[in-house]
Amino acid sequence: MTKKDIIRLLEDIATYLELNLENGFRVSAYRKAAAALERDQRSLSEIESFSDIKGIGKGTREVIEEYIEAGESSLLNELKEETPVGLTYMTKIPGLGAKRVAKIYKTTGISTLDELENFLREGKLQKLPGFGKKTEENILNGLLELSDVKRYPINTVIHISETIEEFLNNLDYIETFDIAGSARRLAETSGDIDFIVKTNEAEQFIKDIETASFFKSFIAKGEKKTSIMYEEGLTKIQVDFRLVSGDEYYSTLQHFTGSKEHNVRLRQIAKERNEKINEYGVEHDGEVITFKSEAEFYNHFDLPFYPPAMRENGSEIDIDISNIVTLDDIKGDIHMHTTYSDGAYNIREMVEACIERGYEYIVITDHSKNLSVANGLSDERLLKQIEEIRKINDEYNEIDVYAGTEMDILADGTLDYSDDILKELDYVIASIHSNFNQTAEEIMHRLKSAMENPYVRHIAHPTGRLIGRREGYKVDIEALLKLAKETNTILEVNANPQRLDLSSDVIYGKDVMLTVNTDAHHIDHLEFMKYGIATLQKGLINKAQVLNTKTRKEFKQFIEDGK
DNA sequence: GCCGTTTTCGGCCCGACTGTTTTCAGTCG
Repeated sequence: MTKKDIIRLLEDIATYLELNLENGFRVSAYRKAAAALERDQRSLSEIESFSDIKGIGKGTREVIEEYIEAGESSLLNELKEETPVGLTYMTKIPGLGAKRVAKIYKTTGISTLDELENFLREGKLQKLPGFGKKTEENILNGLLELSDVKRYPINTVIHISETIEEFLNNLDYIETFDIAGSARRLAETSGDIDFIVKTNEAEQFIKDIETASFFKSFIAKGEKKTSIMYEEGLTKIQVDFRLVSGDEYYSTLQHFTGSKEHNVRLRQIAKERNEKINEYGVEHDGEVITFKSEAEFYNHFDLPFYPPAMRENGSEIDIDISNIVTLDDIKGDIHMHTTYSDGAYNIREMVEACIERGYEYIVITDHSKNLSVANGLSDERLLKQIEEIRKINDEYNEIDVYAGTEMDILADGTLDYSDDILKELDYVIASIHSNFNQTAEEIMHRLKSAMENPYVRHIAHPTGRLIGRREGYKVDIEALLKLAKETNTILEVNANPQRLDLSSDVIYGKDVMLTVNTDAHHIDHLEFMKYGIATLQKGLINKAQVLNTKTRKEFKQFIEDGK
């Protein structure tokens, strides 16, 4: 039994209650309770009384306690008896919510997606009161597209938004625009993309967007909101454009950047002050206040500016964020590759690119000999590289260049270099690049033996996942975090947008030492640092927990002190 | 179902778009 199981239980109860047309506030009470549990940073065993959590009262506490003790919930069981499970799938269809599903079920008895599809194809839905031809058509289309609906990983979303930005830049009647929504918050995946567009020419914009190469179809065509389907190759995603013309711009941007939970929390705060927040501004005594920046908006409520990545479940508003790490705090990148292994630039080129970024130190960490596909370094080549790094380091006053490695942890847990070689290095990273299919025990054995090595300072991309493409190997996260503390080994948040590993979910609120690195194989990849920072910010990680916020002097000391 | 101290009852975040209505319900974000 985990916290996730309880969160799922509460959400399931909410869904079934909704289908039973229960009081909407009772429904949202269960949803709020689930969200409150999610926000709480404690593990299940650390929570003494569930009703101490704001949003969980006596009723929900009893439901949770019964579930933990009995392994099942009588409330959920009763609800499931009354309501076919197929109805919960129906609510996933775009355009079909709980109320319409309940209505269809009550009047026709239809309870599966197959039955619904036949009913729609036979044109019978439009004959029910409250439904029409158009609604029937939309629901059928939604049903057929249900399997198509997917979320795209952040690196795909970045590409799509750049394509759209290029198009918008060419429309001279657009005063300014910004990306909003989950893409602006640098979420791991996005289901749609939002833009805020400032212009007086909404009509013209609707005409022009239809001519874009990526335009597939209109989903909505309003003067304030126009939604289209974007299509390029196999990529198909909804893009919403919010059109504004006046001073409401930053309120609209803030509003549609979300997250929903972040905004709900803000509106609660506003309400306490007898104010009302909407996408046009803040209403105070019937007067609408607008802002010249998002910072000014937050300032109005005596709140700090929240970087978009941090605007998540709302708990960020109730904590002091002044110590949360930001991009400016990062003083160096300590995981990057050169032409010695599979990088595209040589040591000197990487050094100069990092100087340009204002870094005070870097570590060169090419692959080890086992990774032959990446031209991993033999003992001799590694020793030669160390020598070259020492020379280059002597040439540059503005930056410290350290000699490191990203060493493979082999399938049996042994390491790819002997301690005799490792002691020549300033910094050793260890990581898994092979035998991903091992059991959790085998994977943990490998990680443990690496972490216990006196030279291994950090574990790179600890789970090996690729967002939307590969699950990663079977890491016992709790055990990993515990081992990290016991062995004084640092865990990486790999900033490559295909990885983001560890993820923000894993590190959320955890008191553990981390390092954020780009794993750059190309000078352009150094730019990935912002995605890693976004991940740390979502995890509410303080700068003191992040190794590469250390100053040049502190980092030097850290190297000299050893493990 | 949860919350609170000017309230233990009466609130609970806000608005756009669509389609089916003839003033609004449902859905979505």
